[in-house]
Amino acid sequence: MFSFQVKKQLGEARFSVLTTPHGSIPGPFFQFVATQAAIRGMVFTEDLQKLGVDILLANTYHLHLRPGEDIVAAAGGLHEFMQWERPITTDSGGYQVFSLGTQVTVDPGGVTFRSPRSGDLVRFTPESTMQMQAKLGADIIMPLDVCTPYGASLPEVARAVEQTTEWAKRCQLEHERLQSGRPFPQVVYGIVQGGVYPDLREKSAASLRELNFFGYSIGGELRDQDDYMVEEGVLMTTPHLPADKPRYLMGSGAPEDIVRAVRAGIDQFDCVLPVRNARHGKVYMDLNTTELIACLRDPARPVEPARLYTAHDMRKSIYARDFSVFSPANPATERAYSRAYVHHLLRAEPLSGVRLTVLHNIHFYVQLLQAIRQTIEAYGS
RNA sequence: CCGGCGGUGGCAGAGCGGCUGAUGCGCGGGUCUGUAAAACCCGUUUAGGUAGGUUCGACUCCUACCCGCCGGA
Repeated sequence: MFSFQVKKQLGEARFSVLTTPHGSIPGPFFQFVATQAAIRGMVFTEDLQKLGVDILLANTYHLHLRPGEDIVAAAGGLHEFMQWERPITTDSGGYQVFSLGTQVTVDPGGVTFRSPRSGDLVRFTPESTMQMQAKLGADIIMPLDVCTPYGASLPEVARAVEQTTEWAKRCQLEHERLQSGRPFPQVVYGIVQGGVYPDLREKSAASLRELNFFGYSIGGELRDQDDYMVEEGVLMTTPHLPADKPRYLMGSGAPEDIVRAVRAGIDQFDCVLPVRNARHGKVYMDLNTTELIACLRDPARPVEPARLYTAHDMRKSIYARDFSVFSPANPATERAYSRAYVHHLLRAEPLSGVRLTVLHNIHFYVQLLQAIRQTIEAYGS
């Protein structure tokens, strides 16, 4: 029921097809983040279908806190719960190990969170995340991992790699145990850690390969305010990943990140950026497909954000700039033609204004990924 | 015409006889990457309807006038 195939290759960039029990989707693909089973900003399943979204990512940690995996399971699983018939991925909660910082303690058995909402202690183990994810019923599920912050020391990252690998084994075992008799099978990915240290990335990848996961992710925080090591992190990892398996760069997804990573052989992405930025008033527009094609065909060409697209802050001067923000080609924004209407949405009904910008950015990303695929398919071999 | 209430920054809206205007919105700038984020950070004042009076000192108390809102003729 699951398969992955690389159809064409342009340099290291791959045009692929992933088949799941909930349909086949072309790659490289982008997973919009629906943390709590919904994309923030009043986006509905109907919108996503209209916009051509392929796959969504939800979060085990957040769904465990609310509404709880048992409730989702009782509703018939995530697909039913969300009224979404296409593929879904769930993250394990590993990222919260990093993002919740001081609220989390890691020990060899698992992680203990203090819920920012209630203050309650929540315990996750490799086994329990697999159980929860089995109940949630996404197509692609992730093992519990230790996500290291940018700037973590080598010993620290080495420890995270070791812990992640050991947990990956435990997740694998638990997953196999849980799969029998499921109506819809699931697949697990291995998450490569190792921060910015090539030796650790290699070691992490090598030991995960032995476990033979369906796909492989690149995890860990690879940037901070001043430094940017995403591309380096990808480049030092992909050579150690199997060529015939999906490669998933977790959490990175500015348009330029995507182009660079695709060029390095990544097939799968997720990122909160397009939706969060939209909610905060920043919209992406003017995708330069000519430049995009040039970047994909020439791996040595620098990927410059400013040449690839424009990011416009709606807060600053919605009236000063032209209205191409609201692409008439976008069915979800087709009503957004008149100045009066936009004024109405953004001032009088901020909820609706946010919805509009979120839809716009989703549309932009769908187009971006489509253009990437088309380019690889057209020029690749 | 009578009575009541009120006139504070672009708007809304507090407090106080002195220690230089809280807070919200707006506006300007910034951050955002497996969502503790429709969030957060920084900037945006030398105001007191007008004219007098009391006082060492008034936005704060008093008087008159102007304007607005509510009620009554």
